[in-house]
Amino acid sequence: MFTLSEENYLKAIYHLELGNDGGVSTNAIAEKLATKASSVTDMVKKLSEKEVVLYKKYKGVTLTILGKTVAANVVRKHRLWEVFLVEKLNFSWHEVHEVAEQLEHIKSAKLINQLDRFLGFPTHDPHGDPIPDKDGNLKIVEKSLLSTLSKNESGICIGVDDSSSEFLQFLDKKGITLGKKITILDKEDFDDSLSISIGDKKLSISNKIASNLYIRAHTGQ
Amino acid sequence: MFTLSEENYLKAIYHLELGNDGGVSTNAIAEKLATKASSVTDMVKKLSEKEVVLYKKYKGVTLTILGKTVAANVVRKHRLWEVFLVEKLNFSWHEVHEVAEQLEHIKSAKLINQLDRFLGFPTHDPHGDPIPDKDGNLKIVEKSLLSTLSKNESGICIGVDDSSSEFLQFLDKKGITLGKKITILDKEDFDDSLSISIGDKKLSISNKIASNLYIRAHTGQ
DNA sequence: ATAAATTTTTAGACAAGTCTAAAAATAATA
DNA sequence: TATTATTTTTAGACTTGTCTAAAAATTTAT
Repeated sequence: MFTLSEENYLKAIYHLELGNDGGVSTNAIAEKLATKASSVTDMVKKLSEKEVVLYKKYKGVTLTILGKTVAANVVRKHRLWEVFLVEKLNFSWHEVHEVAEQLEHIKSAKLINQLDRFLGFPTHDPHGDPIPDKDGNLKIVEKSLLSTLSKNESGICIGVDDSSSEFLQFLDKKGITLGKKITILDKEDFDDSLSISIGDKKLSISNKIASNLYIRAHTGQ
Repeated sequence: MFTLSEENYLKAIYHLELGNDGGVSTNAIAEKLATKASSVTDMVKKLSEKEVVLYKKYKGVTLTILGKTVAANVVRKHRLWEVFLVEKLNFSWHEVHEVAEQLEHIKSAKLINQLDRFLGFPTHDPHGDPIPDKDGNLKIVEKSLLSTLSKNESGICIGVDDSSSEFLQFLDKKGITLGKKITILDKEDFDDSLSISIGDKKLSISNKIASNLYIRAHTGQ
């Protein structure tokens, strides 16, 4: 069994490994968890003894198979709870993270299995991130940034890159939500801003926004 | 804000105060929390400084108004989560406690308010215990032990006294659940066992069982 | 390739919460 | 009311997870 703190370290390493393949540095973990490098070293030694990470002094850490499974399970719980909060309790995008950070540590296999069933076995959380299955595997969906589409192309909004509270609130305000079809009406050359249609509305968004929105290819009409 | 441990102490004192009115003893708290008297003394001093309990050396403790509010709120969360687990996730009586012990410590006012609404503002948990409202007040329902009813009297099953896992599983097996109407068909003098009807079934139960089941007066037909 | 900058680790300290063992206070009993 | 017995508190120690400051290793740059 793992403590709350151990689970948070495993989760951080898990997320960092998805970005950079290869070992994860002490400093990177420290920054992600808003703690000090010395604390990371201490914890990493403990995790190494528990055989959830591989660790060589000064060489960074890697999750073992066991470690990856534990971490993916925490992520699974986090994202399932986010779905619950949004779909059943009317939370909005930007409100779920803080609460899910707590709920992800509740220990009960039955709880999470039943929650999964209750929610209809969702595959993605409200931010569009995939929910690992019971074995920790992710279903990969081909996705592109909205900014890479050309004029008259369209796709379904499936997630965000920057999931900061400000950005999510901005999207809420503009009516940009998951599952909506977005079509590029026009691209301005001088600042790369876009005219798009979403639902029955038309609006103009900056390139910065378009570079933070993930789109899945739109099949069928 | 209170730590998990502080919340557990406050909850224990809250439950103990409902039984014995007057101060709660150090040993009673230690027994309830399966810890040592010396640990209780330490914690009680801290709670006293935080002004949630009144404490005089060797004289036991009492919750302050603030302490009672905090404790009742933890109990409220515990019982709302129990309702959720039973009604939405198909847990049975005896499985909910352990998980609710964890969920009761999640901190989010919005979460618990929305959960309350989602569940339809329940007034009692699956064991028949009342759920404190937002201000920590309990709705008191007149209740009697099944063993105190006379022949041909009837009432609605609203709770248990002994909520041990074994007892709850026994009730499940016999089909005795909350909200069911129970009528006393006969009482045996020599061992005080009862013949009862519940739903459309008839069964015989010992006095020990009847002394652990709470009944509310049955109004209407 | 050697010096400087950065990263990582070690060493020692601290707070929270717990424990054991012994001392102090209270309660029970003869 | 003395004298046990019980309860409660104190004192000191331990664990987990964290921190600061300094030392060691690694990387970067000259």
